[in-house]
Amino acid sequence: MNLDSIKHFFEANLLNEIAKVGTTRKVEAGDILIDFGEQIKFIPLILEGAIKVVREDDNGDELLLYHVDFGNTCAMTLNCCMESTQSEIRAICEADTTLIMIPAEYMDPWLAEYKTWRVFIFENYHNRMAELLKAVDSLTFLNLDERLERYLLDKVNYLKKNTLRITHLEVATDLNSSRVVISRLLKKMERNGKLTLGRNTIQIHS
Amino acid sequence: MNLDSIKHFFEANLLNEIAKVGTTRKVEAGDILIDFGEQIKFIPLILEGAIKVVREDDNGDELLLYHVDFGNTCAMTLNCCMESTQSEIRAICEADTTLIMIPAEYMDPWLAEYKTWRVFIFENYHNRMAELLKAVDSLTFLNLDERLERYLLDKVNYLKKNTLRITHLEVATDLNSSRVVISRLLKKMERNGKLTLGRNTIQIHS
DNA sequence: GAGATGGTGTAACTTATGTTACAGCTGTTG
DNA sequence: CAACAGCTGTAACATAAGTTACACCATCTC
Repeated sequence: MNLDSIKHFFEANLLNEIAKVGTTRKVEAGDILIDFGEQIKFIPLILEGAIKVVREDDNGDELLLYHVDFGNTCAMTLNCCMESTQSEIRAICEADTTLIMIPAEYMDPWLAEYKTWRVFIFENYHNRMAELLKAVDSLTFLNLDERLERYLLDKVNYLKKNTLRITHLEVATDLNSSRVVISRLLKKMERNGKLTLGRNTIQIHS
Repeated sequence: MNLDSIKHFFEANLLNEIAKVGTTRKVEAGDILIDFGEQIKFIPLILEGAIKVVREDDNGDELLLYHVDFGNTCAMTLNCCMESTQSEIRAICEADTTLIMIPAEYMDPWLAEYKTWRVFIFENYHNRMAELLKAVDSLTFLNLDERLERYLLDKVNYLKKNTLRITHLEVATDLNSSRVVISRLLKKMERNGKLTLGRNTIQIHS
């Protein structure tokens, strides 16, 4: 297991423990890492790649909540680890991803023992909370065209590509809207010179 | 300081510490406990009363996020304590409220030392996260009439009164809507026998 | 009791978003 | 190559929610 990329996050003793009890796991783009109602037995620590976290209602309507990437974990999951409750979210890989899986039972003792673990866990909670707050803000204060624009810029940012391979339907699903509406708005943005549309691709001008 | 009401939450040693370093504070209904951008130096632990947590955008538009009541603290605030960042929310008392204020510097050492403190902190994070998720769900998947209904039932629940002293404008503000729209929907609910409207009051039938 | 202030009811209109329907295009599969 | 499935564009219409405007009360103040 190669922990070089995260070695500045944790104190040496803790890194040793992680190496000892953690297992590496590789997941492909599109795979579902965690699904609704699942019992979570491992803390997933992302070494490489990106994961999107979505919420679903009873009708199967979806909404993208936020993304998790390098050096982070999913705080939603942490709750489950501490309290053995079930997952409220679905986590889907957006790119090929490498994770370290740490058995949930280490969560609590490490909190007592390692300051860097406490900092790590709380920073993650903070980040996830901030993302959720951002989601609430968008839903409350922005119109769909603004949400769409942010969504695209976000995606460019964490995938580090200007040209996104994505269909209008996928965008609509992430924003809990409908394909026709998204096509309409995208077309308007294209006319305004913000992007170029192609089949299965959206190229953002920045 | 009377800690009887929370004595089953924490181990004896921790209760002693809380009694030693905490201070009691009473706040009246309507007072602002924490405001945007404030630096937070105390962990507020609610003994009695209820607090509502709201979010605001640049235009001054508001949205109610959730309520915090007995035995809980505001996890948003906890982040600030650990990382000395600024408050992203405003906390307003909804009823006369009694709090214990614990200086922020105890946050981390107590995590290392007291299992019950860890459980308390994580349970609070979990609850706040769940509330935020509920807020996202409402905003995404519900129409305004459904959100309004939930809002009223919620209020009945934690104020423990069927007759709410509140104006349509206040409701509209909490839901980030407009007075006219709320009046319209309330009237419809009255016609459907769900509630009775009066000047400054809404009586929910349950 | 005359004004002023704030709360409520309602009508008429606007706008953002969702829905339905359909046409044309691209790439795949038999 | 014919048939098909999936993606995109567009028009026409439906609906939820926001906006403006105004009337009518109740309460408070001078």
